[in-house]
Amino acid sequence: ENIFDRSRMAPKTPIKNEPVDLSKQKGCTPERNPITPVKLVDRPQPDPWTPTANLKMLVSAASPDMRDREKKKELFRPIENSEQSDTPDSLQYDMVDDSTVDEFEKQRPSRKQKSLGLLCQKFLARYPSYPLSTEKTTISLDEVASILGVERRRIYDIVNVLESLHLVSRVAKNQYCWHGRHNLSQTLRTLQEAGEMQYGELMTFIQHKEQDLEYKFGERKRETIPDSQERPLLDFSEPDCTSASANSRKDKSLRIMSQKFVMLFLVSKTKIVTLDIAAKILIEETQDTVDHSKFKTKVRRLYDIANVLTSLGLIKKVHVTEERGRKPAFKWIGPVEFSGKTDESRGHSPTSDPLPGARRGTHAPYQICATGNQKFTRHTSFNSAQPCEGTRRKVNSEPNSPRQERQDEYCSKMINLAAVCRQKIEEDTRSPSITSLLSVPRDSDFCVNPLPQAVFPVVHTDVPSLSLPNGIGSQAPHLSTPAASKTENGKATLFPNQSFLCFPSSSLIMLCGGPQENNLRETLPTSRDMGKRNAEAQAAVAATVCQKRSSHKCTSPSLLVDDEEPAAKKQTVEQSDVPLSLVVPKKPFESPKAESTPGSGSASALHLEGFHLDLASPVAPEAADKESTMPLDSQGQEKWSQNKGPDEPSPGKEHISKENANQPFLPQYLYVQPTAGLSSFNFLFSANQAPGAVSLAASQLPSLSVPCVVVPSAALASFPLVCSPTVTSPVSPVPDGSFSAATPMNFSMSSLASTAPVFIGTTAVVTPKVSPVPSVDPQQPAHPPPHLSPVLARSCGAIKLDSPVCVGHPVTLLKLQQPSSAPLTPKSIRPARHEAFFKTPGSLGDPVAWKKNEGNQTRNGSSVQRRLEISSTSPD
DNA sequence: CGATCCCGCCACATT
DNA sequence: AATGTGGCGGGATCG
Repeated sequence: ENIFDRSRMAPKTPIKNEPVDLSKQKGCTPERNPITPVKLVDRPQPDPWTPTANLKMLVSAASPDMRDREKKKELFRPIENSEQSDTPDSLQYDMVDDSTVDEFEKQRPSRKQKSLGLLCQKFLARYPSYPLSTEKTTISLDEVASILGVERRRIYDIVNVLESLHLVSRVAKNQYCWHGRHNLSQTLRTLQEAGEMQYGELMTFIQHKEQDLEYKFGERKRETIPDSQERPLLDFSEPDCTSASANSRKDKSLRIMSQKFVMLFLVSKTKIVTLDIAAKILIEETQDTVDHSKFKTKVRRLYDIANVLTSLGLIKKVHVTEERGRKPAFKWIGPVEFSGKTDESRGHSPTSDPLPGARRGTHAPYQICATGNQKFTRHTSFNSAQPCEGTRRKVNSEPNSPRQERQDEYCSKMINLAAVCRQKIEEDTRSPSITSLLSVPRDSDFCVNPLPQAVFPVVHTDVPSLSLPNGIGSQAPHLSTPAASKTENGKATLFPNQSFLCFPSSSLIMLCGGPQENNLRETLPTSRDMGKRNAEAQAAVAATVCQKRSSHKCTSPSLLVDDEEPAAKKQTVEQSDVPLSLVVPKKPFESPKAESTPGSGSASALHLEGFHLDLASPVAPEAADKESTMPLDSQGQEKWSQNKGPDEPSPGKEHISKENANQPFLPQYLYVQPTAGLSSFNFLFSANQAPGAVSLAASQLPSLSVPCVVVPSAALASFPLVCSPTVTSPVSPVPDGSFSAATPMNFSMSSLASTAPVFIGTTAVVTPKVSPVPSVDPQQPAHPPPHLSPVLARSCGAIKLDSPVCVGHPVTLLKLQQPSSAPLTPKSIRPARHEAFFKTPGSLGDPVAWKKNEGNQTRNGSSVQRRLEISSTSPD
């Protein structure tokens, strides 16, 4: 039978077994073997390992799976028959093989030979660790799969993990681009930072207390961490961000998991992470119940990831023996110190500035709350406790806040928090509108820190500076109250001077510029890989979720600002893949015209790039490259700032922004959803000045220049930010109005109120409390937002919005939406539930509502990626 | 028998 | 509808 089959089918079985066996087992057929080797030679050989690698490959190729026998045949025949491929021969061979096979079968390729780790090594062997920047290697999944002799599914497993570390990026269907390890350290640094935010405390705790706590935590963790899962995770990862569309998908959990897993190592002091702990931490479930099955599945996935990471030489398997016994674990053997230094952020404003940027405005042109690296918060879950870094810092800065001291406390807090959160969530659920949340004191409960109410995003603009420097929370409350006008009305009351932004707590970045201020430019992170998908949506979702939950929890965990890898940047820039970004697709330069609003003088260009924000878009690329390593460090910022000045000069790029400065007073805001390239960040830009700034190149992103503040969403997660445009002071005022300024913006964040939408208004302030605001209804068009409107995106132009809401000042918000962005919308908010997360953006947002309000959002699927939307939700 | 984890079904997304 | 992606978990192997 076999024989017959062979003639046709034969390839399969025989092949599988044979090759392998032959090579190995019997010395026997050396003669024949020779043949195979030959063939192998041709191919790129992945296997560094052994001479037999080739054989293995063949074997694998032959592997049963091969769907295409034909292909197999092709492969083999040549090999086998290098001499001849005649069938007859083949038969003979086959025969032979068979015999061999039997033997072999016994030995048959053991599982190990087919392990993912081995496969990954083969895969990696095909590409240079440090490819020349010039050459871009594209990877065809089908091709690789056939070469390595595995099903494509397996390749996905590998690629997804590699992608999480930015070693590759998805370019298109079936196509990935190999980047190599150039950016690995940057990525790791970013992950480390993000990890510290998310898991730092937890890990510390765990490691310190060991199991006891762990276990406790185990349960709690989920909760505490839940957010993370919610979405944001590391978006940074996604440089590409693929459009929103991507997001909707179930996010690639493998990718996210991979990043989280790596984070755990980076955060861990011992650099050893046991599988069970990792699984517990990574289990998203908010739910308490941890099913065993779920745990099991998680562990399985972790093995998959671990295999790839092991192949990369980043971790190795070890065992830790604990009381309970020996537990499987992995030890990080990769780089621990990254060139960059994370510290910078810390160093950044060690002092009490709540928001580094804000105060420092002087220095930093822009204020970025959190640069890519910086964290505002530790972990989302912590948010409640510590709203943002700034806050935290404050706290810390305060007389004593030794971290460690606090740990225990922290832990307990966390635990409590979790409980509270849960509760809250439930409540929230009930409560229709966000408002309740906002207004509700409950939040306070959560606040471990002094963030009192934090709740609301609303800030008074009145306050001269919104900045919340310190007490973010504290101030906020007042503000909000007074302001009280609701947004609902459709407009919030705006005060002439003030501008506000309300965001959903979810992460976002806001940029606000005083009228005169300078602008900040930022690049939004775009996904590096354009091709890829993105996680953005997630972020959005997360946001929503958060909101629901009362945001406290929500954390978006991960937002990383990612790195900016130079390469990545390039790509982004070049490609413009970036979906989200406002960035001009290619280079800013090119898009001079992009700028849309002409009038706005002050506009600066905004690029969204992968992770950075570049101030000057044009410049950005360059800068980025230079700095690649530096994320948004202060340094970077400074540079940028410097650049700015220069930038302006550099017209080409700037073109867009060009002048900026002069614009009338209208503030404009650009809101970018996280999904967009930024992973978790939302950006808001207010350009008072330069409304025009926002221009979008058609699909591409326009660059905008605006003074802004960037906050990591995660950090913010719960915090709403408010900026008052007016405030800004141009730090570096460039005479020409160039960007220089990064004026500091003021903004306040309320930590908790994640739910609360953020409002940005030029003048007016919204009061969160006012219940109205919260109204979620998407449907209520009117109110939505006072401000935010969607704008969007069109291909090109910038859209300006007047904010309906805004009284007096028109405000424009641009939101980049990614597909997912929708979540932010009011509706989305409501829905916010888990479900929501998973839903596609579209589902979340209500288009209708939006449309009504704005009239247009561009929300098409297609454009999803690049759209800018305005979030009107504010109220909600 | 627990640790690993291959394999591939199948749902969902994209084309 | 076809094809690309990737979640997921049964159950085979390994140790």
